[in-house]
Amino acid sequence: MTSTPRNRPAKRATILDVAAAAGVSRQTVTRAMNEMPGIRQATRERVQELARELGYTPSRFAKGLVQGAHTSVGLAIPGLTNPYFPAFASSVVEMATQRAWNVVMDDFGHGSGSALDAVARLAPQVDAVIGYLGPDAEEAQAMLGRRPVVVLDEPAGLTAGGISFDYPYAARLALDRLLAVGSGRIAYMDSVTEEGSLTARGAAVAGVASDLGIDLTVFRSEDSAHASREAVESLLSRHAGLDGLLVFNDLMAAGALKALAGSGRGVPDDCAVIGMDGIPLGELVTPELTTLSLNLRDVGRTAVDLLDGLLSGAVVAGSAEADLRLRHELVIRQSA
Amino acid sequence: MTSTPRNRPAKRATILDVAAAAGVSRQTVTRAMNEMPGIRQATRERVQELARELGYTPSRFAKGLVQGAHTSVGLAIPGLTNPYFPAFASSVVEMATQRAWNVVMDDFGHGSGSALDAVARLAPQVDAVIGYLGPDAEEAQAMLGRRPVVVLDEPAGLTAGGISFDYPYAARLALDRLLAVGSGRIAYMDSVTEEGSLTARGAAVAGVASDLGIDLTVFRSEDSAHASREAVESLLSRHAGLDGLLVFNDLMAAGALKALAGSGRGVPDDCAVIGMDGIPLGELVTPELTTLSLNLRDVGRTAVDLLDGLLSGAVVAGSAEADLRLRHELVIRQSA
DNA sequence: ATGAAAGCGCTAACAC
DNA sequence: GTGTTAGCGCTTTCAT
Repeated sequence: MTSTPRNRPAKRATILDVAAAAGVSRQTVTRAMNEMPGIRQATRERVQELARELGYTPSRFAKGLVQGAHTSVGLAIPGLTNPYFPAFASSVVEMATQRAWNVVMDDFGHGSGSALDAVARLAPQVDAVIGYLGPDAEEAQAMLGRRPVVVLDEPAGLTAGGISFDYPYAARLALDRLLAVGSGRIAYMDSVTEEGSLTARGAAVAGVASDLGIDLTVFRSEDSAHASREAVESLLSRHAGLDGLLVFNDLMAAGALKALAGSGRGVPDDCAVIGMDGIPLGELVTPELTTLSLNLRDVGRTAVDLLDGLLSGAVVAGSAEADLRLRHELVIRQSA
Repeated sequence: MTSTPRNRPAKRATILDVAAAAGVSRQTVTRAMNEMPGIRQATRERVQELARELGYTPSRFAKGLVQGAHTSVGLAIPGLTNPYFPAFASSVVEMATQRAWNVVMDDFGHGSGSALDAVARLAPQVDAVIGYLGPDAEEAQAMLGRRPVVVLDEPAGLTAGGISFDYPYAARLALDRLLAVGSGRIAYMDSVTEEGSLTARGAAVAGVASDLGIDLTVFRSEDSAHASREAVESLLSRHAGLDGLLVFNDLMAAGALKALAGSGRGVPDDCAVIGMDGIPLGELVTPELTTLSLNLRDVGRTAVDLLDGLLSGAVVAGSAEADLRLRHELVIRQSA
C-alpha cells in the first residue's frame, strides 16, 4: 500500500504545511491565496496548485480572528411549515446577502423546543438575531448582551429593535369589509397560545368588533391548515348561521375554506372569509383568498435595515426609531 | 454629559478587559463564563456580572480557533418561493440541529445569481455544502476542495455525495395511473432549462411514455404557479382534447388546476392531473392534487446522514455509498 | 519579491 | 482556587 499519503487527512492542512511544501514562507502563501500583490505569478500558481493538492482551506476562525470578519446574523423562526416564514426568511436572506452578511438559520418548529433554545444555539455563532421570538424576546436579548435583537410581531420592549404590526388598523379593514359584503354573524378564528389568552391579533379584532357593535364569536385552532379545518367544522355545527369569518392567518384560512366547502357552503355567498398574511398560497386556493396582506419583502428589508442601523450605531437600541410598526393592506380577491 | 462611559462601545470588550475589571486573570474569566469547575461561586458571579456590564461576548473566532469548533454546513437553494425548498430546508435544519451543527443558508433565487455564486459566498464560512446545485455541482465541489458537497437531484458525479431521484420509476407510476383513469391524450409540462433541453424528469417521462406507446405532448413553463397557469391556458387552446396532464412539480400543478378550472374543464373528469413533490400545498388546492410524493423529511435526513458519513470518513467521497437514489410514491387524492 | 516578527482573543495544560 | 505559559492559524506591519 504505497498510495497517496493523505487520502483522508486526519488533520486539516494549515498554511504552514503549504508553505513547507512550496518551500516559501507563510506570507507568500497568504499572498498567493488571497490574490494579493507583491508576488510573482509563477510563485502564486505553484503555491495555489500545492494548496489544492494538500486540500488546504484557510481556517475561517483564524481569518475571522485577525480580520474582524463579516457579520453574521441569526434568523430564528418557528418552523418553515407555514409558508409565511420561508417567505420572510427569503427576504431576510436576500437583504443580508446584499450586505455580504451571512445568515445562520434556526427553525425551532419541530421538536427543537422554544425560541429561547434557538437563540441559545445561535448565540455563540452570531452578531445579532432577527426572529419571531414572541414572549421570549426580552430574555433572548439578555442572552445576547450588547448584540442587538430585532423581534418581529412584537413591540421592541427591552430588545434593541422591534417590528410590530398595526392590528387594530388591520382588524378595522377586515371587519369593515365583512360588513360591506353583508356579513352579520361574524366569527374570528385565533391561534392558540400557551397561556390560553388571545393573541395580539385576536385582542385587536375583539376590540374593534366591540367598537363596531359586532357580536363577535371567537374560537381557536392550532396553526395549521388541518387543525383549522377541523376547528371550523366544529364551529359550523354550533353556529350554523355563520356568514363571515376572519382568520388568524392565510394557512388557517385555507383550511377554513376546505371546511366550508365540505359543509356545502359557498364562499363568499354563504360565508365570506378573510385571511391574514398575504402569502402566495392565497391565490392558489379556491376561491382565491381575500386577505390582510403584508408585503413580506418590505418586512424583511425593514428588519435588515433596522439591524444595520443598530449595528452601525446610527439607530439607538430601544429608541423610538428602533420600534417600528407596519400596516397590512386589504387585498380583495374572491372569498370576501 | 457624565453618563455611562460606554454606551456605544467602539471596540468590543475582550476577555482581558473583563479580567482587568475584575482584578483576576483571564483564565478565571474563562472559567466563570463557561461554567467550568475550579472557581469560587462568588468569583464566578462577580466576573459574570462585570462581563455583562462591559457587554463582553467571547469571540466566536478565537473560541473556534482554539477548540476546533462545531461544524457548520452551507445550504444552497434556488429560492424559498416554491414551498418544496423550505420544506427541504426545514428538515435539513432539524437534522443538523440534532447534531449541533449550524446551517448557513443561502438562497440564490432572487437577483443573487447562480448556485455557484451562492457556493462562493458560503465557501469561506462552512465545512460542507448541501444544495440544489444542478449543473454547477462539480464546480462547487472544486471550489470547496476537500470539503464535501452533497448535491440533490443530481447523481454524485465528481461531488463527494449525491442524492438523486428515480424518475423513470416515478414516471411509470404516474403514466400508469393516468392510463388507468382513462386518459388518452396526455401531456407533460416540464420546467424550462437554460439550455432549452428537457430536464431529467422530462427525459424520464418522455422515455417511459414512449415505452408505453403513449403519444406524449411535451411543453414547458417557468417554475411558478402563475407561469404554469398561462402555459396550460395556451396549451389548451391548441390541444382542446387534452385529458391527462403530468406536471413537473406541485406548484406548477396548482397553476395548471387554475387554468383548467378557468377553461371550464372539470378535474379529474375532463382532465386528470398529477403533480410531483408531495408538498402540503397539494392538499389545500381544489381538487386536491394527486402527486408523486417525496418524503421531504426523509430526503433531508438522508442528505444530512450522508454528509455526516462523509465528514467522519465512514463514507468515502465518490463511492457508491455516497451516491444515493430515492423513490417517489404515488399519493392518490382527487385530481387523478 | 519575499521573509520575520507580532499579535488577533481565546482555552488547554500545567503550575502554584 | 487561581495564575502562567503556550499555542490555535492566520494577516498585518516592517524588514530585507
